[in-house]
Amino acid sequence: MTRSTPRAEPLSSSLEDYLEAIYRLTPGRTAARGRDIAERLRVRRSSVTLALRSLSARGLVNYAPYDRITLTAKGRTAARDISRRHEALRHFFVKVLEVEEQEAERAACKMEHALSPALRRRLTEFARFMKRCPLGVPQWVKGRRFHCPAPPVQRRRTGGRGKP
Amino acid sequence: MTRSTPRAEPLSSSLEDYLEAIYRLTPGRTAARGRDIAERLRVRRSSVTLALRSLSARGLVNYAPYDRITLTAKGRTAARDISRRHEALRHFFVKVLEVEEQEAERAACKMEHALSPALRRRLTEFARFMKRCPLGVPQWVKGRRFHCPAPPVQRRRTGGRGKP
DNA sequence: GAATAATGTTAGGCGTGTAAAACATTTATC
DNA sequence: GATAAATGTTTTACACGCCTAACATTATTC
Repeated sequence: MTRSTPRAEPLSSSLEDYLEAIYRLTPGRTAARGRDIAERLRVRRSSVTLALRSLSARGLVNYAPYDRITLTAKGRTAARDISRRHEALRHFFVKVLEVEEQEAERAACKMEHALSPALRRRLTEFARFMKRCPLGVPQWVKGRRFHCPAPPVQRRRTGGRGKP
Repeated sequence: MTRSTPRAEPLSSSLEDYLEAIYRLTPGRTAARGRDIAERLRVRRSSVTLALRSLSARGLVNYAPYDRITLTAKGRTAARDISRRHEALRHFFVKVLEVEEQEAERAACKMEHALSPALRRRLTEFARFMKRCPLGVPQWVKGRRFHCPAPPVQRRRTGGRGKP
């Protein structure tokens, strides 16, 4: 019966992985099964138990032995954030950098833990920009090389940072 | 005098950090001091000793107790690669995403270990593209937002993944 | 060259994250 | 509902990476 205030320390990469796994395994609101978490993370069931205890102590999952596993509100929020970091990276790798799906996934998995809010925001904004902006962009692509056929439009109004 | 065949397993993130630190501390060819490695990695000197043993066992550094620390040819190659991964990320974060220098450094430090050769290449090529390409690019920037003055060209040829 | 400071090493310990194996509980299945 | 299968848990152990504290060696300084 772990009472006391939840530990506030930042999550380890490992625990973030567990949290994310639970999140992804419960699209609606149903409970996750330890078995599936283990499989997803390629880890033993016993390891899952330990991790769940730790996450529970932090107030991120509702967990009691042999009971159903769900995310708390706090846990869900945290998990969503982690998941977004993951997606931001994966998306960027696939859509902008155009690397293989699998490779992107693998890298995103490992890098997501280091993606700060600022970086994530920028990355996402940037990917969106790349998608929308119809000219600077698609020159990059198609196979290995890219070219920039852009005409010498050059200077448009420099928005404010005057440098005469 | 560590003989035996070097261990071939992939380096841990931690060992990569040590290797990189040594690399950066020896611009020319002089030996690195454990003291400095420790300081750089914010780690105790004793930890450095352990790491050096491990790196030595892998044939990446020339090391014997109380002796000078240098990289082997193999170690230098590996270190250069790691360093490049680091730089590729940092550069991208700073020059393209335009996040704060310090933040970029911090993220690069952690992410570098997961950057595959393919990804690194793409990232570098892309950053170069962004730098050169005079139009698609600089719209993104100047503070927080970006805009894409491009005309509504919209749909370009959908390259293959048709989804009617 | 002795005394002192700086640097490097060893020994022992801790926290984290994992696994293996034995056990407990729950869920299927008949 | 008894039995078997699946799932979850505990215990014990191990690898890794770091630390502290004590010790060893090397470098400095006078």
